[in-house]
Amino acid sequence: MAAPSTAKDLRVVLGETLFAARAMVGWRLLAADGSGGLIVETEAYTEDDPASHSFRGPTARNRSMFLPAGHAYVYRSYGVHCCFNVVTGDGGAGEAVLIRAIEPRSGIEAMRERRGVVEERLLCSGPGRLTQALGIDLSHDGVSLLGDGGLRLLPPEGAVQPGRVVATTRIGITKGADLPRRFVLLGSPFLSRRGGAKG
DNA sequence: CCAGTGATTCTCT
DNA sequence: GAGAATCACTGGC
Repeated sequence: MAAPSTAKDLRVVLGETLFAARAMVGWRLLAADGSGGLIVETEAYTEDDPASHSFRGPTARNRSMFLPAGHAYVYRSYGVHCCFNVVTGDGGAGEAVLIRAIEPRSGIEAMRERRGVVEERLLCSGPGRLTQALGIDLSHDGVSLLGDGGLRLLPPEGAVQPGRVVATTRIGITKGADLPRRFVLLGSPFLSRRGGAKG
């Protein structure tokens, strides 16, 4: 399929979670103030996945995971950080893609201030870091990402080179830990951890 | 490597 | 309801 551009195109891509998790590497995530950058690391969480927050059905925390694809699921992690997901899958399946790292491209000074960190490589290289950098918090839980304002998910400006995205196992989970459901831009210095090739 | 951190969820009354 | 375990993390040794 051609590069997605319309909101309808984006919803088609987001309808299949594992495909979307890989495809979204190279897409852009922008905050309301225009700060943000390129997604370089994602993780897929499907409805049959014991590691997914939705595995045991809807709860107060995870209810926005069951919204239509293209909405945000934001939750508090370890009582401290917020983590940001793009809801995916058809028909409110309870699937989502965790955005784990982005490559800063715009609004870098604003992100530095929100993070209290200068080094660019440390601004958005982790799920808790990038939400702090973009000012994402629980008020963004359940919002649409395909609109014109606020938090926006946008298709890539240029084609991602084939073969540049590789799958690895996910970070920080105990269940489903062997599944290759983390997708990284190979060799990117902005990953939360070194991705791809072993060693 | 490990401590901090507190919401969320599970289990048992 | 209460107590306990768990936890999609970060930062500092």
